[in-house]
Amino acid sequence: MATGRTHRPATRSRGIPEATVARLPLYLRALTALSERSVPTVSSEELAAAAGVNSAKLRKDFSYLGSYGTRGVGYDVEYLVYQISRELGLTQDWPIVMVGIGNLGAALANYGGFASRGFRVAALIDADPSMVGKPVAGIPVQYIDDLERIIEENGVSIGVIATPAGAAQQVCDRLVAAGVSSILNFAPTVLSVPDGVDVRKVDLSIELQILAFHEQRKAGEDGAVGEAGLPSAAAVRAAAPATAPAATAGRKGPDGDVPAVMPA
Amino acid sequence: MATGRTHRPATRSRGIPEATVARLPLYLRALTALSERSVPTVSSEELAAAAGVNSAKLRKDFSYLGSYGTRGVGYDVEYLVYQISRELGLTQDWPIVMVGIGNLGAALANYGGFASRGFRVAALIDADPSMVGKPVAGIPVQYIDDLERIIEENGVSIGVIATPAGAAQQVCDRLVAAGVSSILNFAPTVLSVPDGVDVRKVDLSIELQILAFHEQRKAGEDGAVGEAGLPSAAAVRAAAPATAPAATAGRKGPDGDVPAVMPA
DNA sequence: GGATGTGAATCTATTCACAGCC
DNA sequence: GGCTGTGAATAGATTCACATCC
Repeated sequence: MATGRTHRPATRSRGIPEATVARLPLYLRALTALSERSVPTVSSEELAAAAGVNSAKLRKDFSYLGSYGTRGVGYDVEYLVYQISRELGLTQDWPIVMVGIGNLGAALANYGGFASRGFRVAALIDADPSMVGKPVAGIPVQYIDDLERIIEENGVSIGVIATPAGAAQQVCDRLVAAGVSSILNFAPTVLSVPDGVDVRKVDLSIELQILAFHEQRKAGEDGAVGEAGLPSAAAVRAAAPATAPAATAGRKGPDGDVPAVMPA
Repeated sequence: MATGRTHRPATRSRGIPEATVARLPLYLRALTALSERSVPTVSSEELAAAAGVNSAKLRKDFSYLGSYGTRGVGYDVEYLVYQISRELGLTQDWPIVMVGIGNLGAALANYGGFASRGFRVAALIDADPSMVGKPVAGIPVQYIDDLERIIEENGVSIGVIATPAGAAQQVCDRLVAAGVSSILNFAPTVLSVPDGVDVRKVDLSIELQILAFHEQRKAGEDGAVGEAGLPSAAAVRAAAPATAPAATAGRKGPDGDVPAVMPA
């Protein structure tokens, strides 16, 4: 789900597969929970269950980091927490800026999980002058004109974009020009960035659409919902309107004369 | 990034690869934009650029849906919009419930992108009695006790969880028991669900951690940031503190005696 | 005995490159 | 000539199964 231009595995990085990297935070969270309960060691089986993956995958993932377990015993929780934190770069402090302090931006700023792991909200930035100075999550909002200065002064290399779609690319360009090289984009837009800049995107509407796809499948298969599939009340209900293709229902755009042809 | 139990491709579904499904919403968005500008046809090259993928991938993706293009010409925009909408199940209306109307939940409820494509917020639900009745995004919040009734009455099969982590599994269980079979989870927790239920998760902190991993790599590689990599100001700055591993900085949990060993 | 670590096998996804059609 | 559609080739991720070590 990472977007942006390809992001080369950096010349000869000790190539940890992207899929593995994406799971490390999951392991870390599970390990942190164990650590807080003072659990000293954990097996791949247990940890995998806590992280919601299977144990073979977890062991393979860890094998890319090195041999941090003990055969016949398992993994030392504290040790692994540290190793994964270090691998992810969380042993250092990452100042971030968030641009676009509307509903979503404000919610994100208030979201504790942000600050909890090495990330520090260095500044909140908005283009609306009436927002400027207002504290959100205890941090006063600053004006967009100061973006470059703020990034420079705080040594920010990670930016979060929570602006409306229309403003996102422009904000992105300014962030990149000012030295930001990793961007988390909440605006429903494809950002184009130069090589060397990473973009990840989070898109609520896309996630829902993917769910709808599978949901439709479940309903469409009627009785035959794979195996052990719930013929859930909701699925059965959903099956009904499946024959009423009101072409692009609910979209605002032009949807008048849409062809109603069968698929190949 | 889909989680939850495996979700079998449903017996003999006209197997569209998961990776393709995940890109369909992207194509749809790009196409909708073209449609609004009344662009009649588009080539794979152009559309791919707009969606941020390469054209070979796009053509392959479309080939799973059928042959909807015209050689030498391209794709008919309106036609494709309809075909993809239908494939994703967006030609029907999906009532959703959102549970947990805190900062994030309220922001999501207000987020236009939700309602814009076949999704309709049927109800907002919270466990805080003082929230009940308050309108959020024009919809009065309802009490958690009514969850089952609300789902039943509205024929809801998709639920959004935006509660604190501690409450998420419990809410999830109730949603599933009431007939919901697709869940979008914003709580930073692994949800366990029975077979046949799909869970997708969106985790802000995980996305940042993945960015931090790559960011660290860029900084660590010093001059050799792959090729064409910006030796950006921020990257150079970030390189400095890389030698100060203050073990799990900023974490709230126990982080006293963390081993400081080199990796294998 | 018990659990890790890892080659080999499998499955999935991406990319290539070109035949086929407009 | 231009662009789609798709087999074949390649790359990447997951799973299997077992040798290895505590």
